[in-house]
Amino acid sequence: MREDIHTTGFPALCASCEARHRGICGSLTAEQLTQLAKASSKRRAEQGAELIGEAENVESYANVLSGVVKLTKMLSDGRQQIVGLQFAPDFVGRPFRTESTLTAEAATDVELCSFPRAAVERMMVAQPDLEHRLLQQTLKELDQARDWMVTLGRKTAAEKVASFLLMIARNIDPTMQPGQRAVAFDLPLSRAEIADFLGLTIETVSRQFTRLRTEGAISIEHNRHVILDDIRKLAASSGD
Amino acid sequence: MREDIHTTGFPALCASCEARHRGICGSLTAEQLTQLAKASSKRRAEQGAELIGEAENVESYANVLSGVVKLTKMLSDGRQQIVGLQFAPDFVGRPFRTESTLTAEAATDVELCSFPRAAVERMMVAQPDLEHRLLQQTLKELDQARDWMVTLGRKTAAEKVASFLLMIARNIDPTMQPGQRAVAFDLPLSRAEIADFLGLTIETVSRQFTRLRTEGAISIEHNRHVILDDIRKLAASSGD
DNA sequence: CGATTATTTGATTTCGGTCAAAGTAAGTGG
DNA sequence: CCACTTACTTTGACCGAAATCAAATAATCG
Repeated sequence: MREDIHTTGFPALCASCEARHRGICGSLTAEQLTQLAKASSKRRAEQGAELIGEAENVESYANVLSGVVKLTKMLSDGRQQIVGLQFAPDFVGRPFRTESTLTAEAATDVELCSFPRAAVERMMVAQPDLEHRLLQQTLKELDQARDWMVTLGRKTAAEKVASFLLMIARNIDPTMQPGQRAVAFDLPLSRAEIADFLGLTIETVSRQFTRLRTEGAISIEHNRHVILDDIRKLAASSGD
Repeated sequence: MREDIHTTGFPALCASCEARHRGICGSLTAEQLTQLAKASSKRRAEQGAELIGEAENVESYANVLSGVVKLTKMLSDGRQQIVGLQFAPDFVGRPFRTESTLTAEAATDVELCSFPRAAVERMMVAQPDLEHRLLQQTLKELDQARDWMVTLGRKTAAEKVASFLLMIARNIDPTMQPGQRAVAFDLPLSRAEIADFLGLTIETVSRQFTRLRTEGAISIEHNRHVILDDIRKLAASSGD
């Protein structure tokens, strides 16, 4: 076996993985990646599957390879709030805590690359750069959470829905600009989930969609497929 | 000079500092602490002073030594939302970003231990444990932000105010339990700030305080001084 | 003590919630 | 392929919690 296979090659599992570049695995050497890959497994979960339950013991972490994972919290009487959406190549899991403080659920069908908790924690000690990536990811999530706090606390229903559509669209196409032509995508969430994300009811979300449709800002096909026809108008009515 | 002064002694500045134990400085060796202390300075800021402005260049980080720092975000039309409160010995600053995405302001008179950005970043490379502490702090803030998203999105005005009082009280006395006797403290925020924290108006906050007072759950003296007379009742009406 | 600012209280309005029903899409099995 | 079920979404009528508008009262400070 040639030497450079050891140093430059990396596991087949990782070859086409986004996390290898933009995610936390980018901090690992080929050797470390090989080691981690040995303990990790690619798995699928279908829409609605619960990945981690609130107050459950966490025994593994995962990277999202495709699809969307929603993070939710629930009050004792059943009121629910989505507190985060994880897209590829985001990391899912709460380091340094055995017990989860939220529920992670597959919002769409998802592919995950799952690692045992112990393997990640071992590697974190050996490779400070991994912890650095994790810090970057956590800071990104904190920024997003704080942006969303403004939306939840201070925006009207109309602004919340517009902000939501723009946020999803920006995740599909990060280069999206106010002036550009229409952007189309499938919503990863049902109306009920959008309501739980925005702190609204299903009915209010639906009415706001109808209003945006009437005003020509968006079109909707088959409930889930949305076309943002007028991104500028949408941005103007998003509040910030 | 004796050898053990180098290894066990630490700067006078740090002697009584909480951050030395519970904050990020706990990750540093006596030598590193001495080095960082050389570049850092203890400073005061009085109530209302802006510590970092939104979109401003960040040239320093700081530990809160006493008092409360509020982190706010503002929409273009002036609506404001408080997205975080930092108590001693919390760290204030957004690593790896030169531009701040929020405003940090002294909610009360505060004492800060301020370090130049470059010094912290240099030390972060040399001492992975510092980055570890920073990750812990960031994860704590993320957990808090997500808890607060539930409050903002799904709780009623009454529940929001009760949750706020309990959150502040728990910061004064972390051991606080539902059954215990009254807890008293000075609110670090005005009614207007509490409203900006809870996504409410001043009037609604005031009315909820009045209601809690009428029900015997709390007493208020001189506007700012609050006594939680019935913590159990307060907890029961906080929603979670 | 007067002036200024913060807080409370009251009257009224409004946005979003609730309750109810109708419409739509997607799947299932005959 | 089509009736039938089931789940999701939209629409309508009405209600209520919190916002807004407007004073009055209390606290703070020079």
